[in-house]
Amino acid sequence: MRNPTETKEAILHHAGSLFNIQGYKATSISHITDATGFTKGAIYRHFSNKEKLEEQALVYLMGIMFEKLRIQIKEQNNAGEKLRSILYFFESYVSKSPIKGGCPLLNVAIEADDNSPHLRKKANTILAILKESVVTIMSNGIRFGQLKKDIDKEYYATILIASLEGAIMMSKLSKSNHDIRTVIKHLEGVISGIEI
Amino acid sequence: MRNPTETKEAILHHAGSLFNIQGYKATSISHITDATGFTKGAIYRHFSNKEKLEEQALVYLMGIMFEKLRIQIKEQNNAGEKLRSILYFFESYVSKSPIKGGCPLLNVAIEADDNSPHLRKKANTILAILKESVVTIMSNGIRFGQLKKDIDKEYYATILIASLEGAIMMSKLSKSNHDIRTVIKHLEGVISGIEI
DNA sequence: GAATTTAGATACCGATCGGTATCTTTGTGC
DNA sequence: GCACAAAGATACCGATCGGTATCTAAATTC
Repeated sequence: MRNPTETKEAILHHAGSLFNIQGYKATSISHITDATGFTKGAIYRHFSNKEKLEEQALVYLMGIMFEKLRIQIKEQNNAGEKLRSILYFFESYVSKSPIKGGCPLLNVAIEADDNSPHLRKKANTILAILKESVVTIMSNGIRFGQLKKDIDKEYYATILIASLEGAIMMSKLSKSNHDIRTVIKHLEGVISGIEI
Repeated sequence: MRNPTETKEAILHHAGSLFNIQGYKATSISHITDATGFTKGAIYRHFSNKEKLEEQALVYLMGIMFEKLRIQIKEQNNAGEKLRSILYFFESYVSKSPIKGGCPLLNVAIEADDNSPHLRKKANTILAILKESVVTIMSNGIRFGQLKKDIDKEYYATILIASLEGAIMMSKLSKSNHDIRTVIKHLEGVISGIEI
């Protein structure tokens, strides 16, 4: 019955979900005890304070996100399709998201940019990993003759991520996938423009 | 010495700034009394509760934003330049912003999308106004023969806003204008593509 | 299977939350 | 200049915040 590993996992799962939906500061320890059924004693045994729980929950959320994204990318077998699968992955954040509350990177970035340096630092790392993933797909695409070889990879990675994150904000606000569909249409054109 | 109009203005000014930097839920009434020098009694005389203060502070912030944006747009005398001035206005959010804490629309949208329906509704209106402003510039541009006449205005407005908002998130996170400069470069190309 | 360690529950701490009732002070109308 | 109304200060309310000390119960060790 008693399994500390599963307890910690359950706490991270529920805390991560609440943080992503309500925000980090707006989610109290009591919210997490209500969601998990565990008490404060259990939570503070596994996490030294709320800050540490926030950090680990963010890492947990991004672990799920990157895992799902990695699988979708791997299913495609050329750089253009791999890049397009990223667009559709971000579209899923609006309607049928693997994690409720939208993109955890966008959420934490907005909340942590001016305060919470501990979360801001982690968010920066996550953004760097996401950028690097896109750049790697392009590098491989160039190597295999699927993408034009003189493209500015970092430039296109930035355009892709910025447009998609902004579109998530708009679509979550209007509770409609109309805006993100529009942005995806645009980005499909951008990707086609660098394909051979 | 005692001027209720100025008092209300001062409360909205400081509250708006704090909401935009720290977030709405994360900013307490005590934070606002500290910032303004007024007491709770003064605040609750002018605003019936915190929710109403949040709403009016958001409207106040967006009033400032739209006013500054309107002036910058008006300085230009053709549609292409007017659209480009929007890009540079958003760039200013990162470094020398008129309002500390970044774009109030982006901030409130992320915080309010899943909770705070009262703020979400107002944010939706603000987004609609912003979109409409861009569409109007394009309509006039077409009318005066400055932009191609068969363009999808709503499409380009969405691309512009989404890319810029996402870029603000990225640039505020890294505390560098590198990403938003990249996105602006891209959007300058998009605008050139619809000019005659 | 008794002793020991460890996971989790309980009960509490001072600080702060949003909000209000009441009092004092300031400006205004006559 | 006096009465009155409005602006703002003070002092308080119950609820909740993050955090901790302590206790019980379950698993592990020998």
